Amino acid sequence: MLGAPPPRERADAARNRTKVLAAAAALFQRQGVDAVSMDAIAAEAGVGKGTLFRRFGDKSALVAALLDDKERDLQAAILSGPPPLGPGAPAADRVRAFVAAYAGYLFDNLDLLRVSETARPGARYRIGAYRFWHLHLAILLAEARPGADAGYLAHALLAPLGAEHVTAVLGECDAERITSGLAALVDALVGSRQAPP
Amino acid sequence: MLGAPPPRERADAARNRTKVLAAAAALFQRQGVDAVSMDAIAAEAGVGKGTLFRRFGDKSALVAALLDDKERDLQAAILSGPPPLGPGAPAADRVRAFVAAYAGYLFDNLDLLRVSETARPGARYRIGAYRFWHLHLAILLAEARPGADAGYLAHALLAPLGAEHVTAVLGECDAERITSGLAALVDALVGSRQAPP
DNA sequence: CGATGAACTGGACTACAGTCCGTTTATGTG
DNA sequence: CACATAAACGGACTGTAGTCCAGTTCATCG
Repeated sequence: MLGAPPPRERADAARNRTKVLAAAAALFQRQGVDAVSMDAIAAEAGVGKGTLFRRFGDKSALVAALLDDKERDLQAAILSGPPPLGPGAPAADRVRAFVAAYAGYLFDNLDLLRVSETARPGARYRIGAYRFWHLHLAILLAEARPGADAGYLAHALLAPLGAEHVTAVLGECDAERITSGLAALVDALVGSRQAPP
Repeated sequence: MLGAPPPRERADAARNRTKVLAAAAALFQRQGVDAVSMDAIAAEAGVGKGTLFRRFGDKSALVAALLDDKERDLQAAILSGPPPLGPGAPAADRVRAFVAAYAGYLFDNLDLLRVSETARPGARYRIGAYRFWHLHLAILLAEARPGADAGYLAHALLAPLGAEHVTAVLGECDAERITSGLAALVDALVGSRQAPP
């Protein structure tokens, strides 16, 4: 007995969702994420503003929807890809691999991520993806550093992976320097790389 | 020969600045920082909106002005107070002391800091205070961890001290847990506390 | 096929941040 | 004190996020 008999999405709703996402992607590419207003997206998609907001709630959710695919790829690689990102490697190595992979994802989608994380206060911490990254890191850190407060440390390690933070630091350090700085931070937390026994 | 003969602030300007800060402080206390609009502050202070913005630029700067005194106190304690927060203690101890002191300041002024850091994108990283904290940490980390990228690590250590981050994590960890988690992070970076030689 | 109602639609509306510019006023000078 | 002028003033104006709701459309069921 399934609690929720899947309430199918209406055909017109699905059509509009597609139109909106396509319009948003086009406008973002053409004018940059910040320069595009929700009115402009609605106009480009040929739908009313009410439709836009009913479906996506706010700009941060609309942008998150655009990132959905890439995010899923990373999550899939973590859950069932090859080690060390996927299961099978020692926890410390998996933390290192996750931070490096996430940093890559971040640099590739910096503007979209920044908007989705900051369009409204606290947005970053409420979307499902943050919870996923946090849970993943917390489990690994609990294994790599027994006795430490893995739950908090996972939050602390995600803090310098925020798009807003990275955007600001990019004004001063290039991507490579950030990546190796993050690696150094991880090493300090889970111990430097060492040969397996 | 001083380059800038100090252009004194006009008397009406000074009066209005005081009125605005007082009105803002009163409204913030009465209704919470988020619920107060710039229009409301202007009305309460009895000045026009143009005056408000000419003087403070935006909401984030207005809030920063309210924090100015407390911020100066902390900066003074760092520059010339007693060790370990002030000069004289080993660098690692000073990092620990700074993070603990800053966390206290953060918890005491969380709402104001959150608004001043997020009212507009990148605000946190542009205000003078951030540069001060960063420079201070970078110098200490360079001493405590020679060879590491102190400039980047200082940014990374400031990331979990962001008001937005702490606000979100407070939904899950209490202040004490955050403080000790931060201490653990610092210990991982600069080494656990050890007896002086 | 026609009725029914839940879900969806679009655009007018509100509230707020931030800009602009014609008017007023403080201050220094003769 | 009268004047000149740079600075400050204030409120009307603009652009945008997000809300609301009267009307419409889709899917289902007799």
